[in-house]
Amino acid sequence: MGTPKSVPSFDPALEGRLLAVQRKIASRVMLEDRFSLASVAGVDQSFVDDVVISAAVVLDPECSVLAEASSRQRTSFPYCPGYLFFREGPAAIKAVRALPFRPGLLFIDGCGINHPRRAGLASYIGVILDLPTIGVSKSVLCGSFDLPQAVGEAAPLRHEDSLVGYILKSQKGCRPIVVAPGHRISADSALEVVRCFLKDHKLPEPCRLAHEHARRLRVDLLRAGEAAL
DNA sequence: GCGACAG
DNA sequence: ATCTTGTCGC
Repeated sequence: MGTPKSVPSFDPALEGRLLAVQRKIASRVMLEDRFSLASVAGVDQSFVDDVVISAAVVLDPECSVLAEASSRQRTSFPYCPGYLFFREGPAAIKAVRALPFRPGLLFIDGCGINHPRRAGLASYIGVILDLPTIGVSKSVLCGSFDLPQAVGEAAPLRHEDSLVGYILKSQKGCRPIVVAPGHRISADSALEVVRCFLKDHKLPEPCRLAHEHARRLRVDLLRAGEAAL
C-alpha cells in the first residue's frame, strides 16, 4: 500500500495567473550557450514545516569552495508537481543574491525545460536572475526515455517531439539522474558540464554540497528552536 | 475513469 | 522534502 501523493488543485483564477507566469518565463528561456565555468554554484533547499531554507555553494573548476550564502523565509505555497518555483523559488533567488558575486552558472535541484510548460524551477531562476542554469533532478516529471545502463552513459529525454534533457547513469548502484538545460545553455552542454562536476557520488559536486549545506542549516535551526524552548 | 506527478 | 531501523555492500 502507498500513501496518495498530493494532487495539483488550485482556484481557477489563481491557476490562470500561475500559468500565465510560466508562459512568460518559458518564452524568455534561451538555449544558446552563454555561461562560464569559472564559478559554478549549486542551489538546494531544506524545510522545517513551512520555513524554506535555501543554500548556495559556489565552486571553482577544481571543486574548491569559493563562496557560500543562504536564505530563510516562510512560504504559504504548497508542494505541487509542475509549480515548484512558487514554493521554493523565492528563497533560492534570495540565497543566490546573497552571494558576494554572480556565479558563471547555477546547478538547480529541479527541472529546467523538461517541464510540462518548459518552465521548471531552474529555467525560472535563470530567467529571473538572468543567469545560466542547469536543472538536476533525481526523478522525471515528464518526458520519455530509455534507461541508460553503463555508468557514465546518458540517454536522451524527449517531451512533445523535442529533446529536453538527458537521463544520466551517474554512479553505480544508483538510479540515474536527470540533467536538463534551465537557461542560457544547450541540452548537450548541460550534460557535458554536469559530467565535468561529477566526482564519486550520485549528484554533481555543486548539488551535493548545496544539499549538504542546506541540511546543516536545517539542523541548526531545529537546535535553535529547542534551545528557545 | 485510472495512474503519474521535480522537491 | 521529511519521517525513520536495520541492512547490504565496498
